[in-house]
Amino acid sequence: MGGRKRLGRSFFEAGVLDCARGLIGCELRWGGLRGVVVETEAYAEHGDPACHTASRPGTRAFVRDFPAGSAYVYFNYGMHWMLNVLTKSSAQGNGLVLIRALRPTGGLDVMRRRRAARLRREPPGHDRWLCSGPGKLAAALAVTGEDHGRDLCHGAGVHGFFRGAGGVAEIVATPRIGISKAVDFPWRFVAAGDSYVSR
DNA sequence: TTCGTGATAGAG
DNA sequence: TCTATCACGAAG
Repeated sequence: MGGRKRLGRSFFEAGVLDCARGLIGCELRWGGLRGVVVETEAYAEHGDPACHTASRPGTRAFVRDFPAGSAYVYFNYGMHWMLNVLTKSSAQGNGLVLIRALRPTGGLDVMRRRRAARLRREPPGHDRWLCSGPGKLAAALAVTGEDHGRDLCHGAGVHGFFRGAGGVAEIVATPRIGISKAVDFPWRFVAAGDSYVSR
């Protein structure tokens, strides 16, 4: 049960695939809320047509100007915020890791309130519905454009940061969800058999 | 399966 | 100015 240490800048100065895989099982802390990362996707700055850097100059500028471990947050489909983390490796290139799902472990009441506010009827029973998708997760944590560029590494009082994995069972790689380009890249990582993943 | 909803970027 | 596209999710 080691690895409860907070992830520092150097963790995000690795290849984006290593980072995306390595974040599975880590704890995300966001304000007073907590959850274990159970699903991520990797997007590479170069050679990946599905990455925003392939089509968006603004994203290319962000990758150039911000340090590894910065939050890259954007608004999609007119209603969902997406939380990503910037990775930068001089050897392996830069990239973005989309945080797709959490198993919530702290602040469940707050998450329930925020998520239920968007629903007509709150789903009964299990709390799987809270953070089992990138848009849901952002709503539960109240991630917005205000968080874009936030440093998830530096300082003692940072709002959001990760803590090391505490014993991950098995990680499976699959194709990424919801994209139309490079659909065959197996760059989605999930905690095997976990019931808190999306879809 | 349908559709809501808005930012971004490139074309015209 | 116009339009295509988009890393989604709820309701039907």
